[in-house]
Amino acid sequence: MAKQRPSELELQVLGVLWDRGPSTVRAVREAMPDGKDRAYTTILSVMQGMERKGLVGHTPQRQAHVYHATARREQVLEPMLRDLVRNAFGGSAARALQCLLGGSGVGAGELDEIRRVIDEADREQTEGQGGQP
Amino acid sequence: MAKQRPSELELQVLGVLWDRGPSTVRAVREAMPDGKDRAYTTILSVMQGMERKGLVGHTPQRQAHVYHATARREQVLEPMLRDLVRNAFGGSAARALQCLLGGSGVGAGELDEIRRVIDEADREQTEGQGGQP
DNA sequence: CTGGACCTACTACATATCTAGTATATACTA
DNA sequence: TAGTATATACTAGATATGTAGTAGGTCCAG
Repeated sequence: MAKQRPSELELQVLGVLWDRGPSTVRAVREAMPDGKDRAYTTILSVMQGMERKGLVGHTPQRQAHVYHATARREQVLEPMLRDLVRNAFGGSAARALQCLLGGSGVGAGELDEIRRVIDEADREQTEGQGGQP
Repeated sequence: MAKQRPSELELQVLGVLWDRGPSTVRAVREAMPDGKDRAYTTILSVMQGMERKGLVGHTPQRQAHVYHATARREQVLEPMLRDLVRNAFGGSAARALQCLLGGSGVGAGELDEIRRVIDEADREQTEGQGGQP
């Protein structure tokens, strides 16, 4: 049953599903984050493959099947990021963050939000020190 | 000349080269971040392909060729992370960070370092507000 | 009830990725 | 210098990925 790792394209499909909730193939096709225009059947094929892999499921509807992601964002991306940090950043999350912030246009608002995330992680870290399972 | 995107395996090779500096095929093979054991010629083939793509270069040495990355870590990874954030995290760097911290065993030391990175980004952000080119 | 619009299932195929073998050159060792 | 260890170049093939076409079903407008 081990959920397989999504490819680039599959990740985009999941991204759409996570952002907008259960969607039809058509809706996904139109919302692909890279603007690239692909044939309808291309997206359909990919999503059918994803279903075989267990990445998505679907419910037959009147008009068209409605697909949904079977795992939450973090469940899929945490392992991927963990590997990325290990493989490409020599295991340093700080270095990864630096890359994440650098270059990409992170606005001031985002930075505040990011700081909030850090604070939260810090709190959990400190609590964890006490160590309840 | 447009440097192509490295694959998973290629990224690992680059990771080794960035972490340890110019290295032989043998050295890379032994330092691959995922512990997986591969034939010597497997790594060799991959690195030869990377040279064709312009991801690495090499200097013939007495014993064995010494390979080096042709681009710095950030040059390769920033675009990759930018795409990842857009494609999988709905464009939210904060969400990506949350994933980065969650699950992966980020120690307290790392957290401090991370905070330092954030502060720096903040400083640059604020300075940028004033707006010297 | 018929023609178009739209949907899914299935098939096909080019390219990339990962893997490793074979052949051959080179260098150190005894 | 003969033999072994090690390196590279080249080749090969299995699997994954991205792409799209064709066939056939369903539903609604006229």
